[in-house]
Amino acid sequence: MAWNLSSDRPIYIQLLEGLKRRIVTGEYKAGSQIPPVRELAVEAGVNPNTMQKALLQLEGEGLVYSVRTSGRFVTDNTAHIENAKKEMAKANVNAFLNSMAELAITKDEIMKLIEESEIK
Amino acid sequence: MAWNLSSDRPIYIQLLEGLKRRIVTGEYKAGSQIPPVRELAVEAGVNPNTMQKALLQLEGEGLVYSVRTSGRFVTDNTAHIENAKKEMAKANVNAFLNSMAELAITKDEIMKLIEESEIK
Amino acid sequence: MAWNLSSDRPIYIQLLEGLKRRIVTGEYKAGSQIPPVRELAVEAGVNPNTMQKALLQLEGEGLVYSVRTSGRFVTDNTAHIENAKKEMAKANVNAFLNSMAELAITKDEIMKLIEESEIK
Amino acid sequence: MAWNLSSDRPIYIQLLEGLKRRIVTGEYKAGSQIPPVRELAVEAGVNPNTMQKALLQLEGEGLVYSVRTSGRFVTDNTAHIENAKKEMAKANVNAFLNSMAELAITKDEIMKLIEESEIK
DNA sequence: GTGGTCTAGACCACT
DNA sequence: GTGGTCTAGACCACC
Repeated sequence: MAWNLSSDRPIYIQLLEGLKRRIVTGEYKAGSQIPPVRELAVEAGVNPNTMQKALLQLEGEGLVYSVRTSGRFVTDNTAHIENAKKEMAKANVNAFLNSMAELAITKDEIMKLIEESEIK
Repeated sequence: MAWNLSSDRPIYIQLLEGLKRRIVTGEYKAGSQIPPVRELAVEAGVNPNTMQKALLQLEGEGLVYSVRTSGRFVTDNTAHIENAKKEMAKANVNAFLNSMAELAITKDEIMKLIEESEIK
Repeated sequence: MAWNLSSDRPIYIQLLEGLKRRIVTGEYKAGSQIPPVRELAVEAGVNPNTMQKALLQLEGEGLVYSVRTSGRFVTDNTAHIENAKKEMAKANVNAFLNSMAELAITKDEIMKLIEESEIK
Repeated sequence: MAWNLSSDRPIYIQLLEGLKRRIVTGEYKAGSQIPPVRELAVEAGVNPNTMQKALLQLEGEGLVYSVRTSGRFVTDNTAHIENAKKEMAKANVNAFLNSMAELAITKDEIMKLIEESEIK
């Protein structure tokens, strides 16, 4: 998963989503330390402050916590992580259903299309 | 459906998608005339040349045809329109499934989430 | 109420508290517009970004909301404001009781001292 | 009680307060000898001169006295110590009442909050 | 070297 | 003129 930032939404939001994804998918495991701000910033090609802003928000959502002078860690509350995953999935589903609604496609047709798809 | 153009993908592509959507959803009915380029351009707040480019592409895909001195019309080939709709839907579905795959969510779970959703 | 910033706690926290105080005391009335970021920043003698950070947090606590291009407003949820006031008071009380506990002073003595005080 | 010095008030004032607290709480008992300046300075991580200044002031307030070649002792005038404790408590109370006044909270409400508090 | 904070200055979208 | 975002660069406390 590269960063692939788009210019039409706030970068820090996209960073936030990317970090979240890494957490809910277990790439950053519960309780484990994540890379330092500056490293993440370099990796994403953004200013450290911007990455910091994303991490701050992530902290506000309780998915990570920081220990001064030591580093940042993923919460070990796996239930919370699982919950965040559910939220992200639900948001995805809703966006998808809305876009399908614009095409006036019924749920049944959607189901069929998904069944047919080769992905996954 | 307003235009809501984003700055990070070619504008004419976004216009193209919007026009397509109006056709497949029947907002522009099969066989009927669509508004003149200049009018569409004003509505979308873009340069007429950009809108023209989108319409040309739409013509290339056989969804509209132009009659000299008289204007542009939606194709009356409803099967073709229906097909375009299928294509758009499939593209949507694939993008959606990919994003869910990133979250490591199985098809079964996806199905359940869609069933549960209040949308549609 | 001037700003009177101390250098040993994060400035944006102190700004946050000051703004909160203005809201819970009704200096910034529920539903009313508050001064623009830049003006507040000048008034407090800090960088606009720092004031922005405080306001962002204040927004996170639901005490204000911002309307793009138009300004920031105090929430009209007076119950929420009242609640914030309670929280601040409780924090004050706890800090006070802790400092008194360091002096090994009992609650009864505290009560007497408060009764005797000429303040209020 | 660690030292926990803040950078925005004169350090010697903070040392003075800390020493006072140790005396009025009986950590340094009436009539007993207190540690030598140099030791106290090391403990607090400050320059001996700064600690000396605090002790001189403490001496000025009659809470300690020094005996040449022998060391410094807490006064054995327990009434005086008790009085100092009262002063500190009163200062605390006033600061507290002022901060509550800023929140426009009445004495009655304050009393109730203190009663409710679990501290002490 | 870690996270945290702050400033200065710029640009954007919207109205 | 409003809020919002971003960068660059600096300094701090802590270990």
